[in-house]
Amino acid sequence: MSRARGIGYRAAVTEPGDKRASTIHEVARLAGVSHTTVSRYLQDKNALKPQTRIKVEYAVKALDYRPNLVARSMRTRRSNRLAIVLATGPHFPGRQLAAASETAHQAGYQLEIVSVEGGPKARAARIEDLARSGQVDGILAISSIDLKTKSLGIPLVQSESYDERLHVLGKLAGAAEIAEIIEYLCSLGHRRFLHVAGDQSFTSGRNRKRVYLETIERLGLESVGVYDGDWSGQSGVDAITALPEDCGVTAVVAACDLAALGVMRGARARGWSVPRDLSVFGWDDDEYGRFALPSLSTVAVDRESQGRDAIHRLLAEIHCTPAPEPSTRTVNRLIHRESTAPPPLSADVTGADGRSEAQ
Amino acid sequence: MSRARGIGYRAAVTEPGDKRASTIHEVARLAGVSHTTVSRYLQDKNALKPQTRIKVEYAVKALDYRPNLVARSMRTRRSNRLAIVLATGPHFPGRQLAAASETAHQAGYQLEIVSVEGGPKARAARIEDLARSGQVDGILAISSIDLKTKSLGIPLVQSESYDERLHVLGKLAGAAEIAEIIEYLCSLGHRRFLHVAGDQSFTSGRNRKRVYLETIERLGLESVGVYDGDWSGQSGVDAITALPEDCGVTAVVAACDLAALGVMRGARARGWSVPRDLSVFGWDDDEYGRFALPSLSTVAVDRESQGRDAIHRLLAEIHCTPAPEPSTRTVNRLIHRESTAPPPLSADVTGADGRSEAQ
DNA sequence: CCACAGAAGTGGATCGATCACATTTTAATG
DNA sequence: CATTAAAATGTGATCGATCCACTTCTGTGG
Repeated sequence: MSRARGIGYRAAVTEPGDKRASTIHEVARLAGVSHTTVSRYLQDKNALKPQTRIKVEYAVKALDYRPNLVARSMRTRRSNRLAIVLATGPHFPGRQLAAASETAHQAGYQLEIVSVEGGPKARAARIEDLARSGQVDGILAISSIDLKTKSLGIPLVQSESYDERLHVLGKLAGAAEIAEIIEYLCSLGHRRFLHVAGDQSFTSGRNRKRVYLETIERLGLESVGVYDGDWSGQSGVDAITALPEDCGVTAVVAACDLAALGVMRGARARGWSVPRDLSVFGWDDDEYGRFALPSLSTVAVDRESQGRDAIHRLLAEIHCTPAPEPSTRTVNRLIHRESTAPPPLSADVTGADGRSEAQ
Repeated sequence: MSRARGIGYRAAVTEPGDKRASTIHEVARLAGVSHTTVSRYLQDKNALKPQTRIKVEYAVKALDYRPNLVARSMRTRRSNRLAIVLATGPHFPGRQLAAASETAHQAGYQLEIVSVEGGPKARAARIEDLARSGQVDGILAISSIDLKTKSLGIPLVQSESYDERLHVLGKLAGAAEIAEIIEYLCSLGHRRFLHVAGDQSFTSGRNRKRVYLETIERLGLESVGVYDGDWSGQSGVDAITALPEDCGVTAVVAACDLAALGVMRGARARGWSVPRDLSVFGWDDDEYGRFALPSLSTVAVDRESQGRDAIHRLLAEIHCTPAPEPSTRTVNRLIHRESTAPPPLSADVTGADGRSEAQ
């Protein structure tokens, strides 16, 4: 043992990392078996006679052998690796990725995150390269991509926190909670609303806007319009700044927490108090929302489920099994905090037909 | 649901382009040259006679050929890929990664992000596997790792936003701005301070705490103590809640923006107004800080430089060139917003020796 | 003791690229 | 036009694993 250590130490000092990794043949020679036997050992340790297995086991340990995965995947045409391609940007879906990574890991896959600068066509190009390179067994694409080719040779799942994944969940397209929010605010007495929308190039941004408009219509409420934002805090500020003084809005539904925070700041600048004069709802349950003043009502998103579901769908495609049903449908839920309250009494007067409906 | 299933099935099974990806030999045959010539074309298009080049070019295009990178890297023992290993957790350094990815890209490398659940030894194990697998040319490790082996066979750079990278920058270890903050607050008239520290298992958390204590001492100021937090918003709330009523603290230096936000919330709960009664400084320049009420004074961190520098250092190791000097030293800067102001006059009275110093 | 089935082990082909070296073609020169 | 160096191209080996088709063990029943 001390000898092995000494050798290792010297190798590290005199020739740092110059020692080539040992191959399956060297293991075989040391164990006194053929390379095929070692290969069998690697794939199924029980396929060998116990006596043989011990010899191989010893040699593997003595040489600190690790299979060259490049060589392996060249022969097997499988890499046991998945890639997830996403756009660079301010929103890094860390929790989804952590869950995705763990899920992949449990299934014996490594998850590789590839972030691509550039637009949909840059991502598409990267995806095509990746698919044909033989380096991954499947690809998960977040954000929209602009693919020309139909067949990549490996499964591609377009699944995302913001996009198509939600589309399969039903008509409300992952924005169902917007309806809940409005119904809740309505039950508090609010009648005039404003929506600060997210980037309309995101499906989720479009969906939330659509559901907002539908729900306002369905419940016979009023909307002073939709401010087309870009998920930023500034868009929230701007949305409020742009309102006329006598607009009568008492509740704002923002597409995300950051925009909601901007709305609260914009309101303060105009001398409107949240929630006394204006109720604000966000979406994301980002941690800072709990500590904002006032704390932010929001929609808690089960990011872990999103990540898990995405990987499960990709694995299903790879193994040609039917897609599992996603679990996220039930988990998003409203969180009520300080930023929402009943509207001021004066608002009912200002709001059209406020009185009669109050009956 | 049935639709989703159908799509998945079709994509995986009855894939239209059932053909296997074309190889260099097929390209060669179509172009009427040898496979070596095609290989040459791939490496340097100008090494060929124009006439030949055109033939190969045509064949490549016709077959939509893309080299099998697995086979290539098997022969060359290079993958042109870098891995960055980080711990799963709430802090996902998205902007650093984006910059790192772009930098790697420009140097002809792909950057692969590997997030590992588990502690330092789990990460170390993953790093060893990765290094020996032949799949990457170099590894960047974020967060602390617990490596036994000295020699991995490929370069490893332990560079991080939170840790050792900053250590090479000098004695102040990347927390120099803490001194600046305190000096600034001192110049406004503050004399009694509180530090809400970050997780002490992070080098940056330890450094900020150390520099805080050193600076308080050096300037002859007072500290009511250090609250050992964990980067969370709640730790900020708790730090304030734990203060005695008559502590006389007028300025809080938090280790991160989220904790600072918690401090502001905790102050509000006790009826202290920020910044009138209490000044608060954060660190990170997270976007929500700009929209908080009051907006948060903080330290802007050049995350892009951090990412770039890390990759540059790794590339230098790989190419055996001297390490470039990092550029981040000068870029972190203080951002003054609404959460800092001179202390209330009463504070000077409450503070020990306040009167005599006021003269 | 032999035949024989099934398990265990072996040698060599193979994946798709690059590389070293051999060979052919081209261009320059006297 | 012959000579020759340089440039362009071709041939076959190679990387390190798995897989295929054999061969060699091992144990059992007649």
